[in-house]
Amino acid sequence: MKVLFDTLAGVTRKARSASGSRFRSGCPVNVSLERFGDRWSLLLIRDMMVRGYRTFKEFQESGEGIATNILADRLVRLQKSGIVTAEQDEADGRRVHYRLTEKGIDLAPVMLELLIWAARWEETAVPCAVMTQMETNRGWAIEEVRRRWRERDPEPFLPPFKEKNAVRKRKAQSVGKRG
Amino acid sequence: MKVLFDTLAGVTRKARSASGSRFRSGCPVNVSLERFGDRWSLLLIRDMMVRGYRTFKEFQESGEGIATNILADRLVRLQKSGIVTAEQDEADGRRVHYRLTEKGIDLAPVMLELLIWAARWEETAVPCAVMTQMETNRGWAIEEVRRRWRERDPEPFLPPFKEKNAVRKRKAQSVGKRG
DNA sequence: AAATAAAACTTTCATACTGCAAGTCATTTC
DNA sequence: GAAATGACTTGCAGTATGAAAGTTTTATTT
Repeated sequence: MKVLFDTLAGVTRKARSASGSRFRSGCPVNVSLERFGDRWSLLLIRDMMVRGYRTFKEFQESGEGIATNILADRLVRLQKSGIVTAEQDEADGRRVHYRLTEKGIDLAPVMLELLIWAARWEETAVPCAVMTQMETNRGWAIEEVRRRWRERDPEPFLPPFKEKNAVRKRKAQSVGKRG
Repeated sequence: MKVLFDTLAGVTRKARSASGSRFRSGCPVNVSLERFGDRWSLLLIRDMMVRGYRTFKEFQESGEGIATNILADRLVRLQKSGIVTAEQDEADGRRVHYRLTEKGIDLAPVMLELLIWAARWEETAVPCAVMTQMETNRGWAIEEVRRRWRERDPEPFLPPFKEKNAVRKRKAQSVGKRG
């Protein structure tokens, strides 16, 4: 089995309007990019997926400094894409809880591979120990993330990586439980 | 082992200038996004990774319709990030061959998970058979892509998915080169 | 050798998107 | 009832994008 192929050439711009599709092309990579191919969407997904963030405020203060208008816009888009849901807090009517849908939590493998790639090739703030853990145990990591989501366990899976070269930083506390 | 944690709060904007880093934060997801978190970069990587495209022209006609100025800009950025290299064709001095570096080909797992996710949750042009193949055999898919890269085998691994629901579409003609 | 063509960019310019600051509005707390 | 909080909107300046046309360098054709 050499190539899963069927020679095609594509004037996709034309196909786009012809097919009535809102997408530039039906390539899955392209569709994904049209969903969250910008500088912010995946960060929000990360916040929800591994940090346990839920509210507008938390996203806003999440570290990279997203503007509130952009944040609001992205949250709407992600909802329209079915990746995120929003529901009002019962206790405090001001609060809105944003949460990943199953479609959203299913991005965990993508997120993990992204994490592994960047940790390997870029100067990131991820400690080596964490990476070894992740890389040798992908299945476990994903299942942990899934479990937290399923059980609505708000406990973060990973901390906000604050600075570069965290490896050299000395941590007062170990890699155990509870921050 | 519940959380790989160490409570940090982050005013990353500050950390950004303080550390002199060009990144908004050292989080690997963020770093990845700063590398190719736009609507085009990953498509180029896809073209090189699974379609065997090499030249400016090929990218340009790749389907989604990138503008030439944007294309040129992204190629430069990807080179600066060490994800892509450029070299002149020996036979034809006009041609420039763009190729993934090892850092670039290492994005194969990310690409694969993206493919799987989109095929599962979005209406894409990927035939079911292909997806089954990929999903049940991730390792094989990645190794195939790697092999082609290593051996400079120009044969595409996947075709350009032209339209949605390609499974049902019937193709009138196969297309060689030369529009 | 001159003319034509091809490939890879650049430039121009109108439009769209982003980012910052400030403001609105519905709760909630004091 | 006043101040505070959380979740957005609005206004506007600056940046990025897209379409089309132009430039440069290197083949190819005549």
